[in-house]
Amino acid sequence: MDTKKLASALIPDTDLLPLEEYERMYPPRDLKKGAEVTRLAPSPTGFIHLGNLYSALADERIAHTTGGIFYLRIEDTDEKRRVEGAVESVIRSLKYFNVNFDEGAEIDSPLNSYGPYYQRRRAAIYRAFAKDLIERGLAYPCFCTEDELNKVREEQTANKLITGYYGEYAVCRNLTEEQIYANLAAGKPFVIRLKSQGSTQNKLTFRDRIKGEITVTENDQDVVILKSDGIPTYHFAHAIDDHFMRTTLVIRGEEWLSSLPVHIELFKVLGFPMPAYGHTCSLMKVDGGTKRKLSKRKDPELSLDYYRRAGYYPVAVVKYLMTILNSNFEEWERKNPEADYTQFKFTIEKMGKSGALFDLDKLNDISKTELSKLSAAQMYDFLNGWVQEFGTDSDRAHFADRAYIESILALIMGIGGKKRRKDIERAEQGVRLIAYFFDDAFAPDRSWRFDADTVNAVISSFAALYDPADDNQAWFAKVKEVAAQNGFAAEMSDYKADPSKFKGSVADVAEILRIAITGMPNSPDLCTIMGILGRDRCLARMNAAMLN
RNA sequence: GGCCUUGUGGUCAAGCGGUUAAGACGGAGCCCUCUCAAGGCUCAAUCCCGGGUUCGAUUCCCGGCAGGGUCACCA
Repeated sequence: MDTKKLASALIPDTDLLPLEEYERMYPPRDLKKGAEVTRLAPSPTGFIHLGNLYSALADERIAHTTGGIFYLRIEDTDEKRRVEGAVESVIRSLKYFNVNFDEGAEIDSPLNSYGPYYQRRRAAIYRAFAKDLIERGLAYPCFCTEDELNKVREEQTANKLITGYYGEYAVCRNLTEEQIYANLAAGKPFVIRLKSQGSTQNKLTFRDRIKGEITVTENDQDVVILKSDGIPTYHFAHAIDDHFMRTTLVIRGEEWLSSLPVHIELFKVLGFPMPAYGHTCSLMKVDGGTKRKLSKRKDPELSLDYYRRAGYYPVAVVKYLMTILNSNFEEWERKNPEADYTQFKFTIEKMGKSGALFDLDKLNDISKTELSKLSAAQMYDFLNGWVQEFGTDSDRAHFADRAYIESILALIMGIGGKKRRKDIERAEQGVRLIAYFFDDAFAPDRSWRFDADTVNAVISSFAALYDPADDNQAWFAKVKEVAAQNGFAAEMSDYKADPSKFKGSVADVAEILRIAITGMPNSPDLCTIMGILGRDRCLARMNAAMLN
């Protein structure tokens, strides 16, 4: 068969360059030894989730700790999946979590000399190489229809055979020249398939940077490399792009492991050296007693938007991910509490091999801790950012008074004390937490543990003594005085010695006052809260509490 | 089902031939204390099972079992 003629018939494009030309256009990158070039290559659905962030973080850290490049390539070979504005959305979402690209699609960078970074715009490169493969007899046209393919697959399944287009099932592999040209003349649509040279009898061991040594079975499937619309499949585009964009390390989900044999063969027939690979394990969750991969349809917590909306501190999400990415990260952080996470020596070899369960408790803990390190001003900015985007009108009105909010924050966070408090876990919860500082949001839940007479007596005794000018000590002395006046123990030790002699202790008196002022039995230092609220509101709340 | 892959406390996990089998989150308790939070201390809790190899296996080998992934003109 005249494959050269066939190639021209199949791919008559006139804009294809000689193959060596592409090598010249995209020369090896001039980077220092050990520098890794990594990439994130999403399809433009606009939905990037925790799993994407997880691997993007690994890509970004590795590139930037080795002095390499992290770029963004858009895999838009499937027209059906395209969503408007998706690329900007990917960039924006990742930027929120401090993951930034050095080059690539929609990235304004002088480094952008390996583009275009949209696969659809790279059609000529793929087609040039597909044409070459056809000329070399390593690829051929296939006219099988979807129905025919499905029928074969059903047969194979019924006979417990391996499904797919291979060996005797690769019927178009043996088409005669006449048949091919007849089909072409009839205008039948066709795809280009790789004429696989492999055999499943052959096994080889492959070294994955994360998984270690894995055994792979040689590919024998005549996979589609060019779809009927002339656009490549993922496999073909991957081999060509990662070669010409000079990727040194491909980090991708472990769901790709099973198509690794195809990629190995593709790199081989194309004559490209293979990049290193690291297949990451996926984030799991427990569902109905068993583990399963986090799913974008079932699990809202997979969406990055979920974390923004709930007001998680972005650095906390990143650090949580770092703890599962490199399990020695936590230890390092404890030793270097002041250091930025980017100073951590991230290594791909430390990455876990098995799927980690997503642990919300852990995230919450990290988030609380991160947030507790902020200054009142920083906390205001963070909370306010959330309020402006997701808060209610009332929240926005409250946050208009920066000084007032910051004074509350200083108390809630324990700023100035020996140890910071960790009350604020995320913005949404933090904003709700301080609601009682605003009269319009004050919704007391007055569950008294004493009868009305006692409550009223305690409150009125305190109201009579209350002086806003008192410092903490003077204030507490008065609480003790109120306790003594009303049959409560002023000293805890007295109460503990013989509880039967008292109605309760100072702690109970403080609780009554606390409920009156904050509407809750628990809060940070009451004296300070009263100071922030001011005399008038304190008196009003005490009065209101007595009414019922 | 075939192929690939994983298996240390509830979770994330160190350890990889001899250890009292780290640590963190979560849980329980104690202390501190006007409550809560924070903090300090303490406790409970683990090597999937069965065979080997070995003086000795959580660590090595084999076989089970269980989990996960994948079998498209989607990526």
